[in-house]
Amino acid sequence: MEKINALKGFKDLLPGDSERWDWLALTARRTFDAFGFSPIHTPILERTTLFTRSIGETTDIVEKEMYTFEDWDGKQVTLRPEGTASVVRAFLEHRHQMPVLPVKLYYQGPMFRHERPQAGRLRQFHQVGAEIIGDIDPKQDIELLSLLTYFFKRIGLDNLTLEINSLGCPVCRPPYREILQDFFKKKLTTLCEDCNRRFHKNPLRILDCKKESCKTITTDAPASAKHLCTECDEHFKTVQQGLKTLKIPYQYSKHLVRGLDYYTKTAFEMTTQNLGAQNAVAAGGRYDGLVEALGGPATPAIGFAMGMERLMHLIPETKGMPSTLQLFIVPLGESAYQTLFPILYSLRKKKLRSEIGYSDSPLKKQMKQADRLNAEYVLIAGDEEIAAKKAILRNMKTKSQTEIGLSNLINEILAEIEG
RNA sequence: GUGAGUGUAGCUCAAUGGCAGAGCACUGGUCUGUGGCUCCAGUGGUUGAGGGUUCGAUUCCCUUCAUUCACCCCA
Repeated sequence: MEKINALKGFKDLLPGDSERWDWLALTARRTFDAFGFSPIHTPILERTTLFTRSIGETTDIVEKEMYTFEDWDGKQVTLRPEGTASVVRAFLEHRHQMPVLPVKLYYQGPMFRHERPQAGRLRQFHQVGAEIIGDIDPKQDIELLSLLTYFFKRIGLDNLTLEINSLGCPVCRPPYREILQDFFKKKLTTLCEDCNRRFHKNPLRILDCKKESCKTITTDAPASAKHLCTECDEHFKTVQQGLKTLKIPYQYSKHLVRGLDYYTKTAFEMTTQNLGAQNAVAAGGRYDGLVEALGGPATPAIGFAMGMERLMHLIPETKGMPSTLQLFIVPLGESAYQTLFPILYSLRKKKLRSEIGYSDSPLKKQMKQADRLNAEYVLIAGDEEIAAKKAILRNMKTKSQTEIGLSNLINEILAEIEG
């Protein structure tokens, strides 16, 4: 029979990594909780139009990366490629059951994009994200950025760079876009092929081209933050002032842009040097127009998402270490097993991580298994011990052994191991 | 979608146009009811798959699949 493997870009998370993964998710939960965010879980499958309308018809995600198919009843459905659209949809659908504005929500779960896998990029990947819906005040931007910064500090990553920029709004972005196009118009012949394509589709994207030849040209390109309307300009200044007050280090990145169409005003990224080409660990920004675009009342909002797999590459191996086996029970013979198995059950109910060997295996073999499982203690009993109503408790590290009477075995073991 | 690299034992990797190897892991012995360490022995491969050149291909050529990295894009 032919072996069946996981699909390209879909990964199993095995013991060892799973514990770190859970630790990361739990730490996120606790941190977001402290900042006043509530959890939300939305479906993985949504109507396709939710994403075409929110992310943007002409983005790569919508054009060629979504897992879209026709449901049995003929509906066009899509595996979510990101989380914000679903959260906003759920907000609108249940807004009368939501607490007063602003609503602060966080989520975590799998996202799907059909891309060619590479370092830090999978087809099924996982994001943790947070959204603040219903307040245009820059105080919310500051709060969200403080949450982001603190979370990274809490998981032991303090060498990341917070880059911020302002992309403007429907008032000031179109004129800026024209200024930018004017700037690049004379330089089209020296820009790369991709940038020539970007010139028409999304000229802002030229600003973060990776080619050196383009980079030298873009150095002098006009910055969006220098062409903001009064409202956006004040907003951006207040955000920066707030970060300074909280002593949150950041870098103004005049050419930082966002890939999804719905972003406005504040845009930001957390980047690292240790992840290969995919250097963004978290990213987000304001999306004041999205709620309205999805059929709701005009409602400003801001949010971000972090890539779990990318975080996993960065956090120390020691975080969330798998718990060690505290006790391995060695029964020598069937009658010993019959006596010891109920004891194992009792110990497990007392939350002692414990295991039992095969009663028909020789002592040597069972000891070897205990050693391989990294057991801290081993409890040994054969016919002799059972007849004498006792068992041997061995400390695998110190090699010291004590005899324990069966009558009070459970308490004595717990005292020895946990005491 | 585009480009480059890599596919040999469970894992990490050698080698050669002429019998396919090592280390680790595994099994057993050394050590009959006491693990790790030592020493000894053993199991394990259609060299990713298919085709071509050749007396002979794991090696050279073509195709294909898988995988990695990069571009694109993005968390």
